[in-house]
Amino acid sequence: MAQKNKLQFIILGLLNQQPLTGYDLTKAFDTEIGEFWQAQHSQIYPQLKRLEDQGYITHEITISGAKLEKKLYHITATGTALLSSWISDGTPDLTATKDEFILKLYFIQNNRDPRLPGMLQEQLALHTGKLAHLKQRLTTVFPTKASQTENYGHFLILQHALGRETYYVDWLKQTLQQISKKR
Amino acid sequence: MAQKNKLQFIILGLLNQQPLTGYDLTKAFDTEIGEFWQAQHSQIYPQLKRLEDQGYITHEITISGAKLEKKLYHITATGTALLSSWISDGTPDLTATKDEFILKLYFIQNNRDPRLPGMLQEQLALHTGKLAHLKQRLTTVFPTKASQTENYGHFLILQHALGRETYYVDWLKQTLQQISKKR
DNA sequence: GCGAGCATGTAAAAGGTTACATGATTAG
DNA sequence: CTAATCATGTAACCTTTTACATGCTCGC
Repeated sequence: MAQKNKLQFIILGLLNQQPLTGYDLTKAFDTEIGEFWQAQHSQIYPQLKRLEDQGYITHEITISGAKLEKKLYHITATGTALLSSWISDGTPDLTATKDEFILKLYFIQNNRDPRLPGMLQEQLALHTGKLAHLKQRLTTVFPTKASQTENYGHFLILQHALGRETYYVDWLKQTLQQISKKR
Repeated sequence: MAQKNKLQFIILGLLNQQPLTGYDLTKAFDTEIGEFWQAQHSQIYPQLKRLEDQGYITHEITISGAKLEKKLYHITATGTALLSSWISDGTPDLTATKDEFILKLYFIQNNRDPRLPGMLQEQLALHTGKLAHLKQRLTTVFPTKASQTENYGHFLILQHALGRETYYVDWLKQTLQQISKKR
């Protein structure tokens, strides 16, 4: 197995909250889940078919407008069981974060390398933007204390992502300061 | 392209520091680079062949003992040029961190879910261990202030990883405290 | 001598991205 | 009417993992 097919569990998890179409699922990877996993529709549609063949989900066809067919997928009892077992199973593997920028940094041996400031600044802009985006999402999706406990998992991962980005931005700023002293 | 073949640049970057064998390169992914990228020897050997065909690296054969042939790879002038252009190019894509645990968390809607404490504790143990490992590496690889500037990129990414793990551990502890209040 | 680690490769399978393809709906 | 978005699917390609396969060296 290349990575134990986590996509199937994500789909089951989303369908466990409410019935969705393949299109809906695809969109979820741009917003909710996008922070921690990515998948394209070309990967989702075949996976839906496989999950249905295995009996973990079913679909009903609804018609939008005159004749546009939508496949609305539902999770089955065996599907929720599979989802549960995945969540309950241990998660002992800490996957390496594949960060291309960090990789490039590794190959810059000299702290007075002229490319360093520009590279750090580019990342600072990117991560500052992402941080702002996350802050806004956290306040719009979870405006009240009560709303945070309603969908606790979602709240937690947003909060986690926010903290992570905060650290990243701080580290970039600190590193920029460090190199400015040394030139 | 599935991901723009970053492996080739990592190999070039490592060979730019010193000539290495495929075996040496493979080991580098367990230690130095392992924090930010992973690759197996089955991916490295074919990549070396491709890089050599394209003229970015060459190899010389050395003999260990009686007849064990080692291929010691060197980077060429066009190789260093390619490496430079990769580093100089912008890095505008922030790849999503694929963290299976965070994913599972997302699907736990209730903050009194009985599985939560155990899951958080398991991760706390894992990340605490990793943090300790990183701390030790930082002090053994870079014991003095002077040594830090010698291989600045390596120092930076170790420091970054350390900070990231510190945040992760703190967040886990904080979350554990949060849920203990609510039960 | 023997086992751990050195050393190099190929093959098969799975996961993931980009491109190709088509058609319907809805808001302006 | 027309462009953006909804909606579903397949094909080709690349990356990555796991498994298969072989042989040497060195310390004990």
